[in-house]
Amino acid sequence: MPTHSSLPIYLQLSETLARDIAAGHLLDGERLPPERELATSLGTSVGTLRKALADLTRQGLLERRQGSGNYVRAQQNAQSVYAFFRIELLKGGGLPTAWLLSLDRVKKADDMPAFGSSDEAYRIRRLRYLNDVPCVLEEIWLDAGYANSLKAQDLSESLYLFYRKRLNLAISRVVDQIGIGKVPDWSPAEFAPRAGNQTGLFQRISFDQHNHRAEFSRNWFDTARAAYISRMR
Amino acid sequence: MPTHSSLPIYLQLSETLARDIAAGHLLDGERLPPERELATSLGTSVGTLRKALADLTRQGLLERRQGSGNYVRAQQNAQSVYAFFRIELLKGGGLPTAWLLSLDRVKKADDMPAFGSSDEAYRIRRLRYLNDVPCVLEEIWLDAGYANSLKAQDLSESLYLFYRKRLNLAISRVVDQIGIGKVPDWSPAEFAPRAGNQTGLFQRISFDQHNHRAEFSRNWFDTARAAYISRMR
DNA sequence: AGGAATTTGTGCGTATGTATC
DNA sequence: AGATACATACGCACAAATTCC
Repeated sequence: MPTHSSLPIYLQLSETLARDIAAGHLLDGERLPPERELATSLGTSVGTLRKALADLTRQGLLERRQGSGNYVRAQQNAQSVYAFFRIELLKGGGLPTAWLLSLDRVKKADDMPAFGSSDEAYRIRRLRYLNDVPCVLEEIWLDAGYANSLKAQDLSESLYLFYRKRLNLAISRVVDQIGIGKVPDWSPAEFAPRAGNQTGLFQRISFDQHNHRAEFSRNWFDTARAAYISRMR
Repeated sequence: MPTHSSLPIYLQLSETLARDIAAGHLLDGERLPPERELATSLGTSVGTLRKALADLTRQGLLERRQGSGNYVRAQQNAQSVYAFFRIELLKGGGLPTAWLLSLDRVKKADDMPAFGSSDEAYRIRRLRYLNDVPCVLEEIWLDAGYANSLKAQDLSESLYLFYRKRLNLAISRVVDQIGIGKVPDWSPAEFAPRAGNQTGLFQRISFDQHNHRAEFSRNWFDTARAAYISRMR
């Protein structure tokens, strides 16, 4: 149900569906409902939906067969920008939002993988929510050579769309870490580990190791490190 | 003016435009007429034309700027399937057709570049026409691993479309030879060099070396060797 | 500077063709 | 052979970006 976003509807649709595929809500080989049906249920027209489906086909996430149907083609190497969206409520459908914690232009650290040509980068730290539940601390590094002056307001929309439309960049490498780790020192105080958690480790309600999916509830969160972004599309 | 072909109109349009770009009839940086205007002159609707233009954009042959126009982006490395279409009447607009001379499944020769996995290949030999003027002898090798049984009737349409739609192949390598050479021994007798041409070399009316364009007239033709086709798209 | 004109982008609806089941 | 579902094609309205006066 795309509503009051500034993004084109067909891109909202393809993003949503791509996220559902990456998150495992739509399984490999699964057949989507007929286009007219799906369009109606999504509150859009067939033509707009078809444009979204064409985008997914281009990304290799969908296979369309005339006279048969639209079939999900989940990628083996889930090195997509949606790797993070695997962090979803297990029941699915969580509305992903994010709160920008900080945006700084800093020197790259020594222990980073090589990316881009500049020795500086923008460090984006966000606290991500699913259905208003804080669940992920996110750190993204964007090579400074590709963005002259990055403002907080530039990141108001989907980061993915920001990359693609404004900077013409694609994700070069995604390191998706889900697991037990130390709380970063930049974690907001109100989400620090609760008293009684003397180890300082993260905790979560459930974690499906095979599908790399985790479920969280308020005050329980995990960490994920995001992409190092530098490559031209 | 696409008419009674079995190919979708939008593909006919994109093929025609791509050919015009490759042939140099549309120069790099040139701006096309407005979409509505162009659609009317081509006898089609705006939506259909837009689909063709989107296809050209995907191929990197066109740049579309909202509020401005559509601009030709001629490729530097003309390694496209349309390299052959450089062989055009200089005045442009020649309608390309072809006559199938032979279609055989044979062993690959030793002096061929490596392509595909099979040791056999289909050898397609065609005599190509521009405006009913025979101008090019063409030899195309298609790796046998990608076509179980190839029939002459399969090649009735555009070869390019046949590759793309039926075999899901893309051209891996195009060797475009335009110049003076020996008449192949499989040249049809009626197009053999004329008496008085004691060297056995080809001749032509004019040849623009810089643009790799040649003009021919009846009974004068040149040779070109076509692609070795093996790579999956 | 600013507003009008131009041009492409997006979205919707419909009709018809074609492949699949 | 019929039903289903995607593919193609057309047309219109409005939005957004650019260009030009």
